[in-house]
Amino acid sequence: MNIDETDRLIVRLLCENARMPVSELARKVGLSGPSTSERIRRLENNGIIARFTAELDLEALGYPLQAIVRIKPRPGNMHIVEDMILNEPGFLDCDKVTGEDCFVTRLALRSIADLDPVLLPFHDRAETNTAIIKSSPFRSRMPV
Amino acid sequence: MNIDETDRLIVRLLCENARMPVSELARKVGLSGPSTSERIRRLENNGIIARFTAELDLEALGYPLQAIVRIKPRPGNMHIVEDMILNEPGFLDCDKVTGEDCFVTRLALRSIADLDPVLLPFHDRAETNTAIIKSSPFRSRMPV
DNA sequence: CATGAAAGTGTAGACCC
DNA sequence: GGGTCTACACTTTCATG
Repeated sequence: MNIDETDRLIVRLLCENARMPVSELARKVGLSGPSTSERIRRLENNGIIARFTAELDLEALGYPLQAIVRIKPRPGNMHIVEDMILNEPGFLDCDKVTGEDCFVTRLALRSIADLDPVLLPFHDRAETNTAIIKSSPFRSRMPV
Repeated sequence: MNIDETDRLIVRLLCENARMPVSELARKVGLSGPSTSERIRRLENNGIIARFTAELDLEALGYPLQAIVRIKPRPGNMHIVEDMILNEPGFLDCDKVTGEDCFVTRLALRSIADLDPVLLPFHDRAETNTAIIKSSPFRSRMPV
């Protein structure tokens, strides 16, 4: 449960490169291989490390544009709209929030021309507000 | 540059578990170890795989709450506000967008009581709009 | 893309503080 | 509880076809 400086360093190194061999991690944190292995296992079991994953470059995959789309379903359309978001693979993130809007999403686009075709089906059942992302000063930063 | 079904499978498996050994990947995609290694290297160099990373559980780290905060700097405060966002480690994501707001951010919180102390310093230089995240139907999904 | 040998890596058990 | 060491099995890499 308690996480010390060594754990924090292991976590930081694994965030930078999740495929770093245990032996190299061990060297960098100044522990033996088995100890380092054990700590990684503990961090996974504690749930502090949720999973190891590959981050893809959406631009390289043909999605050079992203937008933040806020979606406010009209009365009675909450569930249908949620399903529509789920079934449109361009939506990368979806958060259900308090306040004026109901969903805040991140949408990947092949071009600006793709925006209308994606959002049009929503306009029967929801109001949407779209903001094109010009740049991302940072993404997926960790609170120290 | 061209990505075939095997590459796609490798990418999908690595997204699920970035620390999966090449040998296991090789078995699952039906190739030899070296061929699989070579494909991973190519995917990294193509930029399709941006990086391998550890996903942390913010709740386990003591941040059970998150909020979407939209921030609109008052005239002349753009850069200062951007720096303030950068220097508050609670902000996990920051996107600069077109439209009414200027920044759309994701903020991690230890408790709802932490919201005011974090946002107060902004109120001299920006208008903010906060939406607490009730749930996240999905996060970091990939456009198939 | 596969093979085979060499170098490197991960894991389990015994042990220590 | 957490740490190390050693030894063996597995994995990765490099040359080669």
